Amino acid sequence: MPPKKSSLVPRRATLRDVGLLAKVDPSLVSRVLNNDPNATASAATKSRILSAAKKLNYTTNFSARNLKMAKTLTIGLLLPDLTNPVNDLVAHGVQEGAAELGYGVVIANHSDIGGDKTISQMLTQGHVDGIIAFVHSINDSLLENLSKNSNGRILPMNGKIKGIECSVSLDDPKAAEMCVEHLVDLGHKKIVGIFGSTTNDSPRRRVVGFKKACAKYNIQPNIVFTQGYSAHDGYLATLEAITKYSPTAIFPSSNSYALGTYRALYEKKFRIPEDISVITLHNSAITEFLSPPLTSVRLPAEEMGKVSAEKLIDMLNGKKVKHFIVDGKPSLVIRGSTARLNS
Amino acid sequence: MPPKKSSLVPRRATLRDVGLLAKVDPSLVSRVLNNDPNATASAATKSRILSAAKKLNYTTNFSARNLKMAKTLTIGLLLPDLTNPVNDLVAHGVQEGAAELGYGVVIANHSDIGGDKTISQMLTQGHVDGIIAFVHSINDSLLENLSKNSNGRILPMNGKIKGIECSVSLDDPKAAEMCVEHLVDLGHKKIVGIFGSTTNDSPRRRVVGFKKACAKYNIQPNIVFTQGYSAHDGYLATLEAITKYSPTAIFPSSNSYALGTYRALYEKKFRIPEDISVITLHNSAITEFLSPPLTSVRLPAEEMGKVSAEKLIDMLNGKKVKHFIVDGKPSLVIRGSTARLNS
DNA sequence: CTGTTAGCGCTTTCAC
DNA sequence: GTGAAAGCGCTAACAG
Repeated sequence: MPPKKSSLVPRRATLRDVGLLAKVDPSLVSRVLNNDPNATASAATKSRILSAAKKLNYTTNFSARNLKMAKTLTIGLLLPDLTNPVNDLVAHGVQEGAAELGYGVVIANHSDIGGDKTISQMLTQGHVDGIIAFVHSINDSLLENLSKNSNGRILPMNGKIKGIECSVSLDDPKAAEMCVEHLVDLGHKKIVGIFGSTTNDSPRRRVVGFKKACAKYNIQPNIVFTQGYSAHDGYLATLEAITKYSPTAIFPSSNSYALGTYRALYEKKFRIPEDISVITLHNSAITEFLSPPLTSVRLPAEEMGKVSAEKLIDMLNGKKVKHFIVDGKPSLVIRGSTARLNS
Repeated sequence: MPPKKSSLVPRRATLRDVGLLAKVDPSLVSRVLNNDPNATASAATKSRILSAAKKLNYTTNFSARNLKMAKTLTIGLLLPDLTNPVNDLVAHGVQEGAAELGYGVVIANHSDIGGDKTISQMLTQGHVDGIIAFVHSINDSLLENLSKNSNGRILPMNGKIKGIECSVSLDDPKAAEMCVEHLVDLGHKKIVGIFGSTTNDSPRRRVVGFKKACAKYNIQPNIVFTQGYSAHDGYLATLEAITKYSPTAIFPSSNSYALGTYRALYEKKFRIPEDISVITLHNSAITEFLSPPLTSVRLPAEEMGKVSAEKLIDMLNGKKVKHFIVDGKPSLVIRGSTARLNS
């Protein structure tokens, strides 16, 4: 009895197995299965190969292929958290863009146990060819170093990162302007904006738009800054906003902040929109379902994901990519949280 | 001049490069870097190797290692969508459980463009060793087949899947019971529950708990079923619930449904909790920030993630895993959406 | 049209 | 304590 590698699990079929069954060389199997344009197998051979592969349930061993080709055809999407409803849109876009170019996508999240380790490993250990990183903070030395050490296989999304010369963002300034304009149209003059730390790119740009619009309409650009990005941060900021400025309208600059704003206003017994109007940035699953439904300025988040995938893959193919703003104008979605000021 | 493989990108250092620099064989480098207990390199050699590796910025090429070892030390987490706030908890748990056992985690989502393709590829092409699948539907032939063809490397989570003999779930029946009990304690008798399709395991078990509690307290087990899992589905179901049953309390059995319930109640001018009490299952980021804050029964979602990771890795190591309910009792988190019935 | 050959980077048994 | 050798499964250049 010949020595046999006994095993309970049937070993996965390899090209060699398929070749044996189809009575051809493994290399020919490879060419046929991959539709190699240089290979012209006879119709008969081809169908023998195909049916053998099917019979054996053959699937490519990507570890082997990746080793050979030195690429994985997979990109990583690094998200700060999974709760933000905008992430879902972004992820969709990334997946769509990647799929069209033959790439797969895996998602990891920043904030997690070993998240940092996970993400850098994805890249340095060859699980993915490149990474789209939803920007958390403009000072991200991990990503900066990773970018340097990986010959620029990192694409910051939704903002810039210091030391990385490419990014894909949205027209945040314009969107913030539009929020103010809508409020002004309704007669509001006492508006306060709630923004994240301006050491981060996207909040910084939102502030720019906010101030610009305030200047244009000659109203006071009241701002409450907060460090974090959670609903709780928005809650605290709103409390500060109402005691400090007695506004008739509040502009929490993210969905999460808006959640906190609703909570604070509810607690303090302000009615929306009768007593205070509220408007936010980004139209997502949640804006529609708050009570009252939240007026927002829609930004092309899904498009940003898609463009990012395309740009990253361009980069992997050696093209130079610079900072880029996704076009596709922001649009106002009026719902129940904003109303004309009764004066 | 010797022929030189010119390239703009500096090739990543390999074990051979490190060996060359440290003047040792690559195999020794491998043993040292991996802390192989069978290898005893002299202190001097070891430090030469370590510093050479550091100098060359060596990182393991996982494609090569995976090919050699026939495993990836990575598991996949398949999520139906990214919007559900419970997912974030689950993902955390999975990551934690996996990390403790030396595994990494990648996330993919079901519902996406090519999502099915992505997920099966992750497994069949050797990107991950196994998959934790958040159950979408009890009839999931894709996963069922994948499980069969992969020798059982799929672990359904949050419910069972027909044809797969293992799973990790929560104590949904108990949690549903507790929701009813809380309502009954407050004097409510006209309660209606909103549930997803009972062809799916987790809704089915929630219904069981709901009916059991209703029977116990001798109240009518009014139920509105809905097919989908979105806030919009919850919205429609709530509309139906109020016209059909004129309830004093509603029990939307998921966070998403609850969002829809709030919306419907707002539209129809019912005040929460003055006119109608609302309670839901799962305590998440969002329950706390609705207006009013939503009373819920907390379920150990994060724990479920962690246990799932551990169980899946057990399976990969050849252990048999059966259907399992995460213990850790559900607990009532009383907030502002439930109130004593004024009769 | 098809086969031969070599080698991607790694781990592991077996020598010395 | 260290090196030599083999081979995981794949692709690609070259032969025939």
